[in-house]
Amino acid sequence: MTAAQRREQEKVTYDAFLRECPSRQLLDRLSDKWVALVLAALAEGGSMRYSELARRLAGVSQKMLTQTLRALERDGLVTRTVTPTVPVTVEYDLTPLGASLHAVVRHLKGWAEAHMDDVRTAREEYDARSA
Amino acid sequence: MTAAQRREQEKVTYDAFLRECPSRQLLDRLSDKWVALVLAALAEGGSMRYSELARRLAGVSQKMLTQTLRALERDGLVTRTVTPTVPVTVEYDLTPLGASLHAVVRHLKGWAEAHMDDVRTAREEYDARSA
DNA sequence: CGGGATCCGCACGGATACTG
DNA sequence: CAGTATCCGTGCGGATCCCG
Repeated sequence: MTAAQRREQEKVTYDAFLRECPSRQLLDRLSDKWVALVLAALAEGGSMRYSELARRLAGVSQKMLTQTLRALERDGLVTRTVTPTVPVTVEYDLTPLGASLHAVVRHLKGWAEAHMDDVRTAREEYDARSA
Repeated sequence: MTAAQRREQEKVTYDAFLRECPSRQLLDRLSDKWVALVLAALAEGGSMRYSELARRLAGVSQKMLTQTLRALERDGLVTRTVTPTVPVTVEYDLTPLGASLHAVVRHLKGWAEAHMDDVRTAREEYDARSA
């Protein structure tokens, strides 16, 4: 039992370590389905309004869009500017930090476009072999 | 109703587009909680056995570890070598493709280590403001 | 040792309705 | 227009048991 308990403790410690790990946190952010899309939309289109984003990312629920934007704003990656017209106008834009993150994401995109064909053929071979 | 139906259709089309998108697929892979960790472990430690990986990534369930390894093998990112000793020995290693992906992931890690402090302080400010 | 199969909880995301 | 609040289904991942 003592061995099992030690294992348990190690897992907890490792989990804590992972929560602290900056890379892990970044990965968790990016894995949010819409983060990369929002980043790309804002990087390409400049500052955009809520409804523009909603239209651009067809398929996103407003709940997810809001949630994503709040998270990005909280992380200092986008700015949210409210103009008190009637009705209200809200503009979203990338911060320099957000723009730099987008640059990194574009590296990912680059790898994807360069190598995903290899991955695809690997998959087909694998599936054919196991069939 | 026709407008709503058109919206629906647009969403379906966009969803299909996203499924085809190489970057999206890559992001989906990386977002799997353990993929990056396995990549890092193999890149650092060279070829490793199943139980070595399990020990190194304390906290992973064997189901997830197996699932992750299968997915990576299917994508041609790692090799799985079975040596029919008694009991069986299974070695996992990175393919060149897997190694190149790991290089990209390390860029992410670089960004994370360089900027996550900014993110952290941004969060604290945000939380303080909303409190 | 290196898994496969199964059951199960719960958290994440979608749909809907309402508001300033 | 730009959200907030609420309900709800399901799918991901953990735990457990078993096998070659």
